Amino acid sequence: MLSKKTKYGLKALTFIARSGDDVPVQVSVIAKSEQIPQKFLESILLTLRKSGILGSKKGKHGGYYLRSEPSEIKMTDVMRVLEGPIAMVPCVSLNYYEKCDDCPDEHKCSVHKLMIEVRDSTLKVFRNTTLADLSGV
Amino acid sequence: MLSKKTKYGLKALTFIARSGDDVPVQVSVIAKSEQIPQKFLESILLTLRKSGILGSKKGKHGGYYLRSEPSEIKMTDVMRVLEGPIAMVPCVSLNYYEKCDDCPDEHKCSVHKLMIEVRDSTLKVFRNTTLADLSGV
DNA sequence: GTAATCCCTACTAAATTGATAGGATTAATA
DNA sequence: TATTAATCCTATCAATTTAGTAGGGATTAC
Repeated sequence: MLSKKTKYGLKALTFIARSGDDVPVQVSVIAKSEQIPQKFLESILLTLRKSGILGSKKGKHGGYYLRSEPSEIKMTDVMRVLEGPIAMVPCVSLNYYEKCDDCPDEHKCSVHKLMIEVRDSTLKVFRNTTLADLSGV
Repeated sequence: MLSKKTKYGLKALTFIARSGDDVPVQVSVIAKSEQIPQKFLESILLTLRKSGILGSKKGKHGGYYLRSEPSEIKMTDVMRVLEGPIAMVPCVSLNYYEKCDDCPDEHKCSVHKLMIEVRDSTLKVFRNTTLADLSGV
């Protein structure tokens, strides 16, 4: 299941992308428009800022803005920040590889083979999708 | 993340498929060979039996067996039983559809569009993979 | 200086996961 | 028929994750 965190994060990014890049967008505006608990959304946007996808401006008339063009923001990056590894098991993760405790030889593991296929097909989608595709911008 | 339940279930099915179809395979044998807690595995195989994928024989010399040929057992079915819906959000689920509370129009929802693509690409993998592919039988 | 805004830490309730415990039921066989 | 070996079933539990909430600190525009 997709976490609420990811869902909210994607909706917020879409909202920001659609707002144009001239002024920062405030958390309160996004929260109200997208029906997201404001404090929760705050923490999500903070994560996106720390990862470099969003920038922020503090104080009055502050808010969040995209650090790149929507067409440059790939879903692979966004999903890894919000949802974590794209692979369903650590032993097939490109960025967070970990060996299974119970698996003596992962090349013989039936789960491993299947999960590599799932990972590759999901990656293909995320690599070919940018925020521009989501937001229609 | 793939749950342990699903991982163990897939390994157990593979084990049974590789054992041939002449005699039922006991939980204890699978548990020992695949390093799975036996009581946990019991409950998993019970689920697979109730869903119709496995059959069982009680009493001495009892155990579990496949109800169909490995090549007839599709990953779509297995994954739905073990892991639940294949879609990452209920609003794009084919078998367990549910509308989002927060989404006024899901055709305009950016998350919706992305998750449909992910669902379709994952489905494609599961539809084209059978237990025969996993087990090499 | 005041109001608006992001920033940060800590806490919490509910749900899910990954088991474990204990026994009831069923079937083979000595 | 008694024993043994298996599945079947229900209940419980600890740890983790999720989805928030609370409260205030820091910064900036006006």
